[in-house]
Amino acid sequence: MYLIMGCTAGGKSRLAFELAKRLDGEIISIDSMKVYKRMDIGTAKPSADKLEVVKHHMIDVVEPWDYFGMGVFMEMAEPVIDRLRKEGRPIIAAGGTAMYIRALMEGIFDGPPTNAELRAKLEKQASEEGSMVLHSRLSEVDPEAAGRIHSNDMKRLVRALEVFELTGKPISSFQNQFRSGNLRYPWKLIGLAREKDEGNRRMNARVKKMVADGLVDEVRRLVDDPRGLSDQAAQAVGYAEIIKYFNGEWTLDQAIEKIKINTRRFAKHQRTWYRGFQGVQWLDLAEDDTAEGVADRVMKDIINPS
RNA sequence: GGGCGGAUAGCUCAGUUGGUAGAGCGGGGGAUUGAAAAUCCCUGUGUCGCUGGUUCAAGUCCAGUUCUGCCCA
Repeated sequence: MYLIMGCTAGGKSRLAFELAKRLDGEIISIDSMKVYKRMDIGTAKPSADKLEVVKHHMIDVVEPWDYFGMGVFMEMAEPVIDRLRKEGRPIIAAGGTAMYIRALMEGIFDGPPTNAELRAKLEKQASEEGSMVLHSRLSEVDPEAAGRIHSNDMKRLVRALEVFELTGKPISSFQNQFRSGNLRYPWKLIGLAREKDEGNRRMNARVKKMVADGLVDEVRRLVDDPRGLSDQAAQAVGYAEIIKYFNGEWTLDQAIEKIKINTRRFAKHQRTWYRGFQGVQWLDLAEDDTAEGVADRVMKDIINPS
């Protein structure tokens, strides 16, 4: 079982593909946006012929208007992992959604899933009375979580209160998986690292290519569908900005520039997450490294280190 | 050539009646347990265009000068 992580546009998918071919394995995508059907260009999904050659899981599994989150991801991914392990097939998990990576590594707590009505109620209250109200309520029922969650961090306050209201127990009493240091499966963790300037060049080139490949038309098609996009899908880098262009908030050039900036931020965010992961074997990649070459290195140094 | 306005942080700009500068954006760092490509936190010394002058004290007033925008010839 191999788990490949790294910054966006760093070559994870291509390496996963090469390794899967060599090992005759299957790929599990760890990506919160590639799960959506018809969001292909902006999420840098593997090409249709690559999807033909190697079995990929967790790609195109929900509709763009569907809710998707970490809980759904784990519900769908864990049975696949269990089945492949039983069959003795190599698993190559690869992707850039760090929270899902952490979940695959250490598991998630056995607690209640999201509850839309409850969230709406809490959000409404927060917008009317301020997030401080939520924070002070959390302080009463779960001082530990309140100490960790900033009073402005609405999303975490809402989830913490949601768990409390649904179970009567503080979220901090559930949250014991992450940072446990125990891998749920015997993953070999592989990281792809690149120098920052080189990474930025690749990201800019990728954005340029996405636009040339028809990103704007792809987003147009998605928003033209009466069923629209779920909140999660509409947040994706490359989609959120083009939607603002459609709404007249930005010019196309501004939107494209914002996509580049937000891609860089995404990568920065990923770097911060990865720094906290233990036991990752990092490979420094250079501009002229090919996926085949990197796969050879991984086979020789990590998979079969004689 | 004449008139008016700009010139201050990488960018866009604030800077009150003179007391050696501050916002947004970008950049950097961090948190992160069912929204996570989300959300949140921390982080601002820069020849105040240049040269003189007035003043205890000038981004701020005065003179000159350079560049720049607009208007008039």
